Amino acid sequence: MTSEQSDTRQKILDAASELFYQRGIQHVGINEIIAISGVAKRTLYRWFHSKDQLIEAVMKHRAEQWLHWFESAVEDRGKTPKERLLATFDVLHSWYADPNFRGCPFINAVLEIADATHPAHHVSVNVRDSIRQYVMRLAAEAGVTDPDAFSQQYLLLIGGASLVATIEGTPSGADNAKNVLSVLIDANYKR
Amino acid sequence: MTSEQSDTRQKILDAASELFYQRGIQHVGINEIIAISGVAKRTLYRWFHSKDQLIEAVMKHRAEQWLHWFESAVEDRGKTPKERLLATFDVLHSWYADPNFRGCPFINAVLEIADATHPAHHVSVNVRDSIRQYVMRLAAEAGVTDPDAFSQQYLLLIGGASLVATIEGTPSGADNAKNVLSVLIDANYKR
DNA sequence: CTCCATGGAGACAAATCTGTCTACCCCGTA
DNA sequence: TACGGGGTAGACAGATTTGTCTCCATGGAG
Repeated sequence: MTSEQSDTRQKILDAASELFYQRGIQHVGINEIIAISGVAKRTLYRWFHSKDQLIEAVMKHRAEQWLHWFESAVEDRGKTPKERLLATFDVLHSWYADPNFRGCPFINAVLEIADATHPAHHVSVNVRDSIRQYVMRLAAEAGVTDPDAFSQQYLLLIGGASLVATIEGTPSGADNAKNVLSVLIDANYKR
Repeated sequence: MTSEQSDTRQKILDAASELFYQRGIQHVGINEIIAISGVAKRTLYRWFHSKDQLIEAVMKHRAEQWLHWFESAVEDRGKTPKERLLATFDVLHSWYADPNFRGCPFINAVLEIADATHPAHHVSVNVRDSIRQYVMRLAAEAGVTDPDAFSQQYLLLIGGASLVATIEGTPSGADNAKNVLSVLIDANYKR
């Protein structure tokens, strides 16, 4: 896994990433990607054997980026574990409110590609699991009684909030989720 | 709005509905729909001007069916409003556990069709609103302090549970959602 | 100087897919 | 009996998409 990837490869990845996200993976053709990235079709196919492989690479790249962004944004906003748990939905709120927000790319990918065996599906499952483990760790540090169950409840909230943002087009789901979360945390202390 | 629709039209609608759901709207061609429904292409286009119009009709039909099924299943399982609120997630659990379950068709439609102006998008928004109003009514009857806020929190849970069922492939999200819901109901009484 | 890997430009094959059009059939009814 | 609405069958136009292939340019290594 050479960390020193080609510049051309990166240009393709960036263009594809942006196009896939803004307009939907299925609705973006190879021709468009090469037009935006300013790369020849022959070149694209030298780096990626097929569109599916390109999709996979884009999603893996996005997953790394996103998780890093999310966790560091959360750590900037909260000091104690409990603060950080609640801050996650402030971070998400700002994401949902961004004018370029077009839904959670990982949820989008799963539902846009019906096939559950597609590599992009696994990437999304992994992202969800990474989030769950991160939350579980915070919950354990915060002294929540059952961090595992708590983290699964958390996944409901983040999924629900993302869906509201995508379908209704409003970040308000994040606020509601934050309220529910604080109720859940309280309920898991005094028991 | 003649309720006495043609038999042929209904056959097309049924075949399209099933195919769209099982394999994804975008991945089903007109030719497949006419093959399954045993109808000539000319006939399909006499009843539906375009594929988009067929999609719209299918989604509207599914929305009616689903809401009716959901509400009556809930009313079968619970007597009091509070019981019914909790029973919603038992009903959803049985839905998610069905071997033919392929995700919530309304969420699928929105994310599969990137275009937010597509009629199918509106259908999905309407379904969510119908659910919200139904829950809000139950919550009011159950004596919850703020039924409106409660119903929005509920939407998070049902969305989250559906997502878990679709992505992870397990109905367990419904159980977690039910637990969260009961915590929420309690929190909204004593305040 | 000569390879050869990397890249650009774009024609082209092959497969889809939507929607139209022709030609014909059946059946109830005026 | 003649007509017209609804139906079947399927060829076909037109557009689009992925992936291959040819031809050419450049620039660094041996």
